[in-house]
Amino acid sequence: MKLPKPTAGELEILAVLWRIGPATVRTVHDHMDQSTGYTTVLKLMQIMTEKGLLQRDESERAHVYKPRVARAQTQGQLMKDLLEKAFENSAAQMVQQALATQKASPKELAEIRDILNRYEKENLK
Amino acid sequence: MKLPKPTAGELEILAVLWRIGPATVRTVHDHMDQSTGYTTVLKLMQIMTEKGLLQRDESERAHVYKPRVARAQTQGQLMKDLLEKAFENSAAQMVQQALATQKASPKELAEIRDILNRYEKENLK
DNA sequence: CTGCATCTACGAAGATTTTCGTTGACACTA
DNA sequence: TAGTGTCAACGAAAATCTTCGTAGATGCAG
Repeated sequence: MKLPKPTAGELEILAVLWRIGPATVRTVHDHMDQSTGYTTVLKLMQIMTEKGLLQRDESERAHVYKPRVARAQTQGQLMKDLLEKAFENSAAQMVQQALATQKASPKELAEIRDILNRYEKENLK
Repeated sequence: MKLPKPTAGELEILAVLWRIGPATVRTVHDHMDQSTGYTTVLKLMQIMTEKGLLQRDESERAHVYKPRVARAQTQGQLMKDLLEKAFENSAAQMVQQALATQKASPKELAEIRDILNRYEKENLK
């Protein structure tokens, strides 16, 4: 059984939950752009629960939600999608765009090199 | 003036045009998943023209469309979006996911290292 | 106990995206 | 010229996503 790709609004909520951990609708709403109404967030989170994206603990009056999908898994899903649809599956092209888009610090560059090295070792062993 | 972010369907069409160059609706349709009807593609391309994503040459009976947005520019736009919404702007994290998602060949790894080097040189000069 | 605040539930409206049936224009062929 | 096939245009339906008003339940302060 495969989980659906989160929509833009849903992703925003997931991002909050990944960052701050399990939380009530109120808390999530407080951590979001205040242009989104409370009931809108509530409704979205209810729908996400139906879809299986979130899990709800109803033992308290204010229900506590948490993601049912690991962050990395969702990232992978979105990456795969974008890679296919816009980059013809070229990881190199994508990295180039990523760097052009988001300035990387020397520290981050080193980190990326590290990732490359580890990846290479992993795949040639 | 800023162009809108292409939707999933629109991106599919853009991908074809980027790949094969200017083309008629018929040709684009032939290059796509045949589950999408001809008139659907036509309508989408008309809408995209209104939005400014495509440019139309009507001098022939079968209109010829071409992208009005460079591929790299759109890639950048989508990357930025994803980087923000799902990766907290961490390029390193994104590269990691990209590699985990799309197996890279040694050749591609070398290419990525190259990109890193060039980027570093560019940003420290 | 009453009033106020906070929460979920529900449903519907609005917006956007995707789909496609139908029509009329045009071009080629027999 | 009549018939056949291809095309753009249009409009509307269907599907999906987003927004929010309202109602009812619960808890708390006075």
